[in-house]
Amino acid sequence: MSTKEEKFNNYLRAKGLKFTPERKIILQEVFSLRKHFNADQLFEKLHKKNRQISRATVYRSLPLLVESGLIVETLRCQSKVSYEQIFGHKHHDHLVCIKCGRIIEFRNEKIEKLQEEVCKEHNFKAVEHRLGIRGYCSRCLSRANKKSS
Amino acid sequence: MSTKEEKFNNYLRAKGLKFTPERKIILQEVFSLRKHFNADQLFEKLHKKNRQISRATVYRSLPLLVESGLIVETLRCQSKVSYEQIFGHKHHDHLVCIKCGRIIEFRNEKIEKLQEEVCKEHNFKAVEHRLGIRGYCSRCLSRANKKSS
DNA sequence: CCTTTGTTGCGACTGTGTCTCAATTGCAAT
DNA sequence: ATTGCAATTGAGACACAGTCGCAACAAAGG
Ligand SMILES: [Mn+2]
Ligand SMILES: [Mn+2]
Ligand SMILES: [Zn+2]
Ligand SMILES: [Zn+2]
Repeated sequence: MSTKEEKFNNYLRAKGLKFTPERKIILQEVFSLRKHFNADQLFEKLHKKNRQISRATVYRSLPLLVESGLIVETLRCQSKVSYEQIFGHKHHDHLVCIKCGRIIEFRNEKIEKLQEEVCKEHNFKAVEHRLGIRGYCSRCLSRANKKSS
Repeated sequence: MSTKEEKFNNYLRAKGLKFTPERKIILQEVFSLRKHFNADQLFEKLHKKNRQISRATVYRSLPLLVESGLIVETLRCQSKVSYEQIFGHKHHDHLVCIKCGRIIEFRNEKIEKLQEEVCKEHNFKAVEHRLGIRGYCSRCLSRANKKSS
């Protein structure tokens, strides 16, 4: 279980599904994309590269990639579900600039630990979590300062 | 600025908007509803009570209530935006059971503080944040245990 | 009373995401 | 290699939350 292809294949086989050429291409493309992407961005990218894969197939494949543990659903940007790779990346949370859209990733062990404690207190078995902090990034703040001075 | 009516009215006036009868009714209904609700639930409730308020008006009013600081957009449950009151309630985060849908609210000061630190490190000015932990609640876990024994 | 500006309801529209279905493919057993 | 069969695909229709355009309406001020 070292490469992403193997991992995806194993997942599919275990569920009686097939590692089709379409799924192979989608897998490749997902991992050549920038970190945060959504279904239609992926579809567009494939379309431009003349890989004839239907929109339905793209939409159908993403949940499989999530289930197999290769990608994860992250933020919802303006009503679109956004994904990012987790194979080879470790978990992190996000700061999202509501002015320029910049996404800053961070990881804070203490917060992660405290979440575990909260779950224990409530006898809750966590599967995943998402922490998103929305506000203004440093660039947007300094630009705002320059203007007002 | 004590009652929610005053707060909403102040917000509206300040923006040159009006505290219309429809908005008054919507405000009342929002605060008589259970904590987490979405736009169409609110519309249905009003409809059943024979308050003739159009769907568009409901959808147009919710962002105003958010802007005025009376409610907040929380989780997105199955592609629907979900809101909850914050006037008279303090901020908290959520444990969401992916089996039964139960929502458990919690507040952890340490996590809140650590988030502030993270923001400071990145020169990020937070406006709001959302932490949602998805998993299995105590009830669903104990039911699963009973079955397997 | 008249004008201005915001508001409402209605229904048409948009955009994500899902589903149906006939045709095709992959795969394993003959 | 051939067959049988479930899984898969593409195309387009569909579902549905949310938005928009517009004409009629209401509040407020002169
Ligand atoms: Mn990320
Ligand atoms: Mn809550
Ligand atoms: Zn920014
Ligand atoms: Zn539960």
